[in-house]
Amino acid sequence: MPEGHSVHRIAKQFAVNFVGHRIAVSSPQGRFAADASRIDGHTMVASKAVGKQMFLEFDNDLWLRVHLGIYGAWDFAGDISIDPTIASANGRMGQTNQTGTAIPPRAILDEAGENSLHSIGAPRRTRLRMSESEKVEADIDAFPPEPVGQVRVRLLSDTAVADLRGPTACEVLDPAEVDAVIAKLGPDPQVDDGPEAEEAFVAKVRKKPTAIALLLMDQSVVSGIGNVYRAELLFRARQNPHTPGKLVPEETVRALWRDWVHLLQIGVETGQMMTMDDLDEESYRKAMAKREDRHWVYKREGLPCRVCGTHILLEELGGRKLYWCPKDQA
DNA sequence: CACTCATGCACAC
DNA sequence: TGTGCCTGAGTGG
Repeated sequence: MPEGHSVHRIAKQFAVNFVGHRIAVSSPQGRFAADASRIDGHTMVASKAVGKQMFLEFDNDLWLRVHLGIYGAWDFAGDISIDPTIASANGRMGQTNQTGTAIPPRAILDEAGENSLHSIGAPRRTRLRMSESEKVEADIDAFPPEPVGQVRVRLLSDTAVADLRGPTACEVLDPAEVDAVIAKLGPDPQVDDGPEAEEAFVAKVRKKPTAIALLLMDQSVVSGIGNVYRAELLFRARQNPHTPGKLVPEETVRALWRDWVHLLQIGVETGQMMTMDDLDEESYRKAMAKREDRHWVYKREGLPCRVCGTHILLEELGGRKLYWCPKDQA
């Protein structure tokens, strides 16, 4: 799945291309039909993400809550803003479709560096897939395109369409229910940017006997971290994954939080889980091309540690794969 | 082309 | 602890 950074990017995509529009909500697959009728025909008024969950608000005071799980994805088509970073990562801005036409960038990052997307207007045929990665695909021939495969929800405006497939959660909630969901989540640096967020994280971690590797993945302790960021954050802090939260030095817990703030920000800005610092241009190109070159330890079992040369370990913890360096994270 | 596995999580047992 | 979700990238024949 999409760890936190991708969910924030998807929420921004909805903010730019759907908020303010009246939306026809349907369920081509059928499994969401009853819920769809509760928001069908209403105007989307807000879009937000907390951790790995996304919430879309409609003008009848109901919300659509979506969690993509391990392989959920949104497919956008029509008049869709494309982040130029993604456009170039996909094909140097000059990516060509089947007819050989260049796909022009439709959005720019704003000058304030807020990395919100601004549509600068254009044709309405682009296709964009947003999941754990983002991909600009061949243009559509007609709008709206026929739903392909098991589309749980289709959100259709006058100019754009978003198809949701394979989500782990997808439901319509009232405001109190939304609050209840969010109340169970630990702090998300993109949402809770004050010092209380760090304090809440530190307090929770330092109270628990649970291994720090499990706490980082616990969405009630801190939200948005998944298996990749977990492994990378622990390596970057040179922290043993098995240390109980309460025994991790306070300074290390704070460093983990601040590093998460930092990595999440990079992820939201670039759409990539780049967890290695200060790469020269050559290494950066390699890293973008191949995941194995993008991380310190994730998916590198048996390979020499980039710092000390020790073979990276892979073990199972809490039903998930944990990658770490037994020497640097002793 | 057939098959495995994944950047979660909720639920059943 | 196991399964469903039911996709798509990656791998190996």
